[in-house]
Amino acid sequence: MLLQETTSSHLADLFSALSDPTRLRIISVLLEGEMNVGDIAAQLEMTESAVSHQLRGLRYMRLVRSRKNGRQVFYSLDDDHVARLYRMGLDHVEHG
Amino acid sequence: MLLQETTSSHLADLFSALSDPTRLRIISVLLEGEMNVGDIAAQLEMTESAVSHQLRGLRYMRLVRSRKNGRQVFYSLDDDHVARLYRMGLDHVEHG
DNA sequence: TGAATACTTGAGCAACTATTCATATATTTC
DNA sequence: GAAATATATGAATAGTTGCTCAAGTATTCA
Repeated sequence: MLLQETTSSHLADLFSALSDPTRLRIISVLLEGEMNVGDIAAQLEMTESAVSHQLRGLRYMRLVRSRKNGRQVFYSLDDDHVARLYRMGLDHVEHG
Repeated sequence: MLLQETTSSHLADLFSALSDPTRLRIISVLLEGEMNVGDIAAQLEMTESAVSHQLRGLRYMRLVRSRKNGRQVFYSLDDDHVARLYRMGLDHVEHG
């Protein structure tokens, strides 16, 4: 059945959150457990700023959750639907 | 495990294909069966040109297949992974 | 208190995207 | 062959996105 405009827009927002290599790589490391911004940036070999900007978007979309401990901020996945979408997509890309 | 750059890029391409309201609405009508460009455009209340441009992208990504009959071109979904991703995403958006 | 650390944020910019509009191609009908 | 129909395509444009760089906020430590 034809998707309504508002629904299609929300769905597009969800997939948009997964439509960037950097965000997907962030998700891939958070699948192993929570990690702080500096370590994520180090793993990705990117600046903390770039990573922080992307985490902001993921946080806004409620795909990740943050926990502050001292001056570090630990991020973790806040949505198992996303992990399932990620894995299904990856499966398609790898053996598709 | 950290996603490699090329893999993350391919995965991002897949999700990018689903990251636009118009493309999602096209997919939503093609889930019911094949349809020609003019009818898709009419259902979406969009110009045929805009729809054709989006179909081009979906075709390029091999998410839809086209079949020409006379001067009409019928499109259908060419990937059940995509239908599954679509449904999983929609489920998240509707009762997430 | 002052310096160092961890992260966030805003502005700016280059690259990308989705639509419109005009035009082109292919097919049918007259 | 000419006109009409169905779709595709290229250029132009407005809007969006992801990064960098510089500056800002917290927090810890000396």
